[in-house]
Amino acid sequence: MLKQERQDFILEILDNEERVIASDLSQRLDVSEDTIRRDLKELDSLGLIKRVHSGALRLGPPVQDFTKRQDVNKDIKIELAKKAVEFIKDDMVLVIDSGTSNLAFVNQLPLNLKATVITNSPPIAMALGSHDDVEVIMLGGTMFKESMVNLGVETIEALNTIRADMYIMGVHKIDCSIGISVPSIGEASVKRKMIEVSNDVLSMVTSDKLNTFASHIIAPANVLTYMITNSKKNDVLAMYESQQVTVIN
Amino acid sequence: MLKQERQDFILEILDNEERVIASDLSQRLDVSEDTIRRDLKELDSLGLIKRVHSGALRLGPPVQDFTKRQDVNKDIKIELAKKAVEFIKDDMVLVIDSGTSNLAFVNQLPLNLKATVITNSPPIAMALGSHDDVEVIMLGGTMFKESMVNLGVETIEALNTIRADMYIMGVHKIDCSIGISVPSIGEASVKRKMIEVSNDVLSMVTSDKLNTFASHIIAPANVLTYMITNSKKNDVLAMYESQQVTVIN
DNA sequence: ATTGTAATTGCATGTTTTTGCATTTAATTG
DNA sequence: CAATTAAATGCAAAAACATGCAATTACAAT
Repeated sequence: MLKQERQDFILEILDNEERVIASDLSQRLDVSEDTIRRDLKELDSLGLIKRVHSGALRLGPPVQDFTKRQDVNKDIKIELAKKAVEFIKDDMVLVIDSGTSNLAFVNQLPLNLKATVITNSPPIAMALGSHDDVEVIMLGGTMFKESMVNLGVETIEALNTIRADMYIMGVHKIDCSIGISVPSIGEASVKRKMIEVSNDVLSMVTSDKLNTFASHIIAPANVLTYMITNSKKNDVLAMYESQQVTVIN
Repeated sequence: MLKQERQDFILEILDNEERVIASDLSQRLDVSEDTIRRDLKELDSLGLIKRVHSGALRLGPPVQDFTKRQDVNKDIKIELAKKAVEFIKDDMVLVIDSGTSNLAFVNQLPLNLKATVITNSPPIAMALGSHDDVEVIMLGGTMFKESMVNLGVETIEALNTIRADMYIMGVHKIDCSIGISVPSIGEASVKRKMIEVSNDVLSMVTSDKLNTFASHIIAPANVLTYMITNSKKNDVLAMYESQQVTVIN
């Protein structure tokens, strides 16, 4: 593994996990702790992470609370969310799962929207607390704390009795030929079911998620009806269009 | 837990609770009191908190989060919660429903607690996000926004397959002779079911809730195993004791 | 191909940080 | 004032760190 690769990987882990411990990284990346220390030192001096004794923290305000957790691409996500909201009409039935993009989307929904929202994400449900005319149906399950989402057989079973107009899918990794993927099987099977019970699928995809993949493939990219992205690379976007995905830019 | 994380956590607690006791923090964060003292000393010298004998105080007003409404009796509820936490042991299975007292309770649980929590309240589930050894099982249902809780037949059905050691019941209205009551039938039936599936029932009851009632009666007061209250009225409390309720004061 | 240079990595060494415990000192409470 | 509780101090063990060095690799120029 190349040094640059390794450091990118550290940044990616940090993006997901809020903190890293040097000795853990040493094991996960199979290099000595000295090398990890050097990496962390370097990334810190580049201003990309905050180095602390025994590990490193993600930059930005340390916040446990998921409802006010804002990540790096906050502004971009709000812009994408505004475009996504235009697809939502009164009386629609929406399935919405977890993710900061989806949270931004929900926060952009007009307060007078009349709709039904089915979600397995507690933060999404709570964010809809002030939308008086949105009925929120929460799917139960075992809470997966990394992404604050309910998963498991109960969740999938509950979806059996659901039919939705649109699924707002949180996407972490997407590659035009590989498809949409996540790092855990639990998330994968629930998302697959959500696709199944929905007429259309809409995802907000920041450009850093394009051309990436993880271990568990949910479905090919063409399950997306709409992909809203800030990427301007026409060659990439054309590939999605050729798979009947409507790309909004 | 990294030192920096711990100190961030202390600041966050202080943001919620106005004051902290060193010995409490030691238990909640699972480190020695010496370490807590060193942390407080450090945070104080950074001008982030005001160190006082036995603990520390918040400087200035809390960072307002408009999404969560502030609570009238917050300090009292924190005190009751601290007493309630003493009843919780490792490996217990807890059912916890909604309410600000219950939220305070969950926030007081030590970070190293090993337990299973079953809840129909999204805020409760989210508050347990930093307890690595607490498995959270979320009950689905239709979200009742006034109290941010999932209700309905799905919720009750899911409880059918549950058996718990203790139910931490949010109580809004209680009267010694009338019983425990709520203003909606949906809440009443779910709470009734939660009582049914639990060996013991514990409630934190601020004095303003005593001798009040609402339209839908859940159960007589004697379903409570433990009632933790700040009320000092001995005549009232004696009436509960005579119904085999253990009153903690 | 070969040589020289720089980058990268792991290891050995000594140093620093962090933490918990024991002891002493100080503050608080009744 | 006595008893309890909290704080300060010093100490020791473990973990993390910095440093220098050697081995390896990558790469460029010859």
